[in-house]
Amino acid sequence: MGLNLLKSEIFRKIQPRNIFQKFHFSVIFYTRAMDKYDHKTIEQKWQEVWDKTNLYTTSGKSEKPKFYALDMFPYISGSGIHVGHPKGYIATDVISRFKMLQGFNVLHPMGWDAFGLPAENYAIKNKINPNVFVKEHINKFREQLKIFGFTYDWDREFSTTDPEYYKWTQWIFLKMFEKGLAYESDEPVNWCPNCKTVLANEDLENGLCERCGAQVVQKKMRQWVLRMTNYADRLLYDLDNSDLDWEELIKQQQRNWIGRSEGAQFAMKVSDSDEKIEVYTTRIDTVFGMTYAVAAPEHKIIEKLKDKIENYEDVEKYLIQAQNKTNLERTDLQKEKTGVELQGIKVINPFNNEEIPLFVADYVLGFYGTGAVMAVPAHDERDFDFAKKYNLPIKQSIASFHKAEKAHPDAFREDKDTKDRDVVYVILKHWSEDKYLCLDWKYAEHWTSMVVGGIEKGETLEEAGKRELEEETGYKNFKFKGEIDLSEIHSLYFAGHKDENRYAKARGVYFELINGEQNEIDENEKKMHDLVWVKKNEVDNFMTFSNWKILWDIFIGKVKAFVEDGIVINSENYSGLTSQEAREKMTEWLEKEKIGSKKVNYKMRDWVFSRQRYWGEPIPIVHCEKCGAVPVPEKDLPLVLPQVESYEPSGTGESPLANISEWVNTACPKCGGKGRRETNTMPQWAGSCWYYLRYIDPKNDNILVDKEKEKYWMPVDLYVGGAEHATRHLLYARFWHKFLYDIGAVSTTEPFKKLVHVGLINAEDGRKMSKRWGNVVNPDDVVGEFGADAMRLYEMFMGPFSQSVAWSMSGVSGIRRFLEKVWKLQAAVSRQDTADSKIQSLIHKTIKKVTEDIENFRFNTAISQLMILANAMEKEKALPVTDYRLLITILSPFAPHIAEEIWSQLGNKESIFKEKWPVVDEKYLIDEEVEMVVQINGKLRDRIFVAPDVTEDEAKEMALQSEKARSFIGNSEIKKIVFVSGRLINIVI
RNA sequence: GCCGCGGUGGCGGAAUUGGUAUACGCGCUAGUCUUAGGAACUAGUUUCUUUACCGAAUUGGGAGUUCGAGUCUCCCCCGCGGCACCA
Repeated sequence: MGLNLLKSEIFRKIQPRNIFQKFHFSVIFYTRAMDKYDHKTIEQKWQEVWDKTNLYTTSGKSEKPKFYALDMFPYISGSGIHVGHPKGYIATDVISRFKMLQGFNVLHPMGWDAFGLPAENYAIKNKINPNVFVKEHINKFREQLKIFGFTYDWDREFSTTDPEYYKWTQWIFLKMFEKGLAYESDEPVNWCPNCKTVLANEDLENGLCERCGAQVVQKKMRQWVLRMTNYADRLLYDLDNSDLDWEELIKQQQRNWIGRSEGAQFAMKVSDSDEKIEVYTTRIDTVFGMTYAVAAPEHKIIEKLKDKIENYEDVEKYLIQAQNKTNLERTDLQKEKTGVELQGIKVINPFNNEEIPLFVADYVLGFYGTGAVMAVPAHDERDFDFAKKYNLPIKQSIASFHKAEKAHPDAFREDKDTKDRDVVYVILKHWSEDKYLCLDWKYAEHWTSMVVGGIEKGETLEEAGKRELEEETGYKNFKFKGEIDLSEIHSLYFAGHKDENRYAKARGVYFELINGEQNEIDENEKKMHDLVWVKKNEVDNFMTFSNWKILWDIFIGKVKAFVEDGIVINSENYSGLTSQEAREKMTEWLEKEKIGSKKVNYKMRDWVFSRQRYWGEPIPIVHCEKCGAVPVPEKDLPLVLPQVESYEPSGTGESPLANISEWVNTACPKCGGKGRRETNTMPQWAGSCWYYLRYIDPKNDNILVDKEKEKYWMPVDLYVGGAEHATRHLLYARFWHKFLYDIGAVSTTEPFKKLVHVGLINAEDGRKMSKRWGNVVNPDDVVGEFGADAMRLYEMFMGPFSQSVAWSMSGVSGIRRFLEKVWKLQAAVSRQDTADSKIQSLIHKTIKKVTEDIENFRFNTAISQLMILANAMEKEKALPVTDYRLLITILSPFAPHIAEEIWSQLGNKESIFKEKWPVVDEKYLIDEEVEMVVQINGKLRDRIFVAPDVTEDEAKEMALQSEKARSFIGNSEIKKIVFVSGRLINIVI
């Protein structure tokens, strides 16, 4: 390599500058003068040719293996597009072309998601029919996509607003209704007063409407709900167990959203009453630490116990207050917890029959679990805060546990007996400074603690602490400040002087020194440790034992409640068990006593599926006084959205459809009597739940997708889109798909095999591209100036695909230079035999890398490798046509227009995309000579050139002969030589 | 607070299993051609020392494992994204 470079440098010096022109006369076999690279003409020409020859029309089933590449289809919202939007589409296009070249039957469709609030709001604002608006914007959008020369099969295009399409959206809804998965509910829901409609949980952002940012209020309304929670377990389980090639980022977001938790649910009796209150907890092991219970303001028990509550007026006042709070106010973590005790009411902890007070407090949520909790301030931070505020007892029932492991000088020894011991931990404050007394133990390095000692028989904690202080420190005048709350800490270690293991149950006490008066310390104590006064904020770093760290954190208030697992204490016969063991035993007991049971809960709730707006799929249900909710018969689908005078939402909670009496009033499909159509419509997300299935069979009027075709094409092999859809579209679509699987409509349990999220493109100033900042870059302009190929290539080159990056116009011009270079290489093409080519090896390495990189979405490094190859080819005096063909072929998925043009200029009659993707010839990957690094003690000292299969001994000899290496070795003795074949040789001296 | 991802030149970023850190591109510097250059081409470009060679340092900070660490382990700092009183 090094030698080649040198040669070409010399060569360059003796050649005239216009080297290419020289070769034009001598070697090149194309007689006509080379044209300038004119992207406009080329791109337009080939887009027309591809169109006319139906190059990208997907054939049906074939013998070829299939590949289904899918983009998240654009949402027609009315806001313009910028250079960030096509990025994902470019990637799927690169992959599609790559797969075509590899001989796959590729399905790469495009369509439009056009129902929903933004489109409707935009239409209202601009006073046009949403349908007219949608058609206009689809046309505009399609045009903007077409300039990129994508491989979309436009024959399969559709919009979710086409009645032929939403017929099947309605059909799926009816199937769900039939199976009991779509139901009417009257629970309070999120109401956006600005959008004048109900919203699903997924549509909220910090309690605000995700669309308009308005404060959402809770409103009790009849609405349609889909029983998504029935699928919660499968939606969670299949994330990890169905071969999904999804990024962890998205999986994690779905896991969080589903929010599965496992715990126990049990009933607590209300004293002197037949009433019970059910509570749910994941920490049943802490149940002996319960000192009160809490019900959410919505909880029914409050109404039931009304007569018994002595302070009902106060309670009622609190309930009204809580009701008036917005979601945001209620869930604001900063705010102080509030609540009211239900005086006159006691509930009974079934584990110890203790009577405890019951509170109503809005830090407990009505919709989760049972809407009531057992409160354990010692082991739950929220309960701790509440207990502190209302002066409720804090009872420790879990002790932190620490076992001295191997690295510890007192490591626990399996072969020795273990004895229990009560121990006191003493925190001692300096008499005048904000310092605390620590011990630096001498028997091992970096072992530090505070004063510690055993409690003798009959001693109180205070006495033991005082005695230990006197013995170990010599100080005389202490003030006892009390036992530290939640300070019981257990540890297991080996006590060398007694040759036995100790199970120490320690409790912490706090003393202050009154003055520095001190006796001489015992010699033995002196030998064991030094006394060190440490500043308060340095104690944490100074201390090395984890059990002491815990005590200190509790002491300074850094740790409020101890929320981790540990050893159960103060819990009758459960004491001594680990948290895990106790959870099992206690749950068993609950089940045995028929008081409660194991219980799984989810954060995810059922999907509120109706909207009080015009622009959505009508819900195909007729309400009949006699028959109730009756489905519209399948044969009457689609139930078409009627024309209305005004699209404005009424705001009364009814959709504008309610005003069209000729549409609303209809015969009941069941009894023929008087019926009223459902006037709510489906949410924006309905249409996108299954659109990927329709592309497979877009014109079928008999079934949503033909079963044979579905079996051939599904699942989607590659799905590319924004990460913002992680917990909505992607969750809803998985839910619907599983339902369709259950009713036999599809053959796979998951729709999307591989999912990749596209990183955002920010403006050059680093901010988001937005009209507001005036920094939007329009793709039309970039394509106009640099060409579609340059823009495609640039967006793939910017950085890792899923990462967000800032746009750079000079970056595009760099890519443009690269394309010019590839273009100009035509002039150097010769008939010379490929076998002579010096860059064969580089060509095959490039094929290998580009192939692997495309597969793995590493487009940036694939392009960089193409640049390396083009740079090398440029330096060659003549370029064999076969080599050039290979370069153009592997470039073609990224820059299809220029590749196709060069391809045809090379004399090919067929499209380059009918070619075969080149296969790597392994024999070219082996270099004749490799560079090996000579290291001395791991530092690079010299490089030697050797045959790739050089033996260790040969390499050693060469390395030792290296003058540079010798100068570093000198007279030193060689201790060891490490040899890594073909890479390096490391001489250790 | 919890979970996830990340921190490498002036900038975007490379570096399959630990094995030549800074590939490729941008920008910058100098030069060639030119009436001109926001064109093209040539050379250079991590930092420090140096005319240059040689050398030294360097992947957010600190420790550790190893012949060898951007990569592995532990602790800490910073940035981004998601969730957030879910018991």
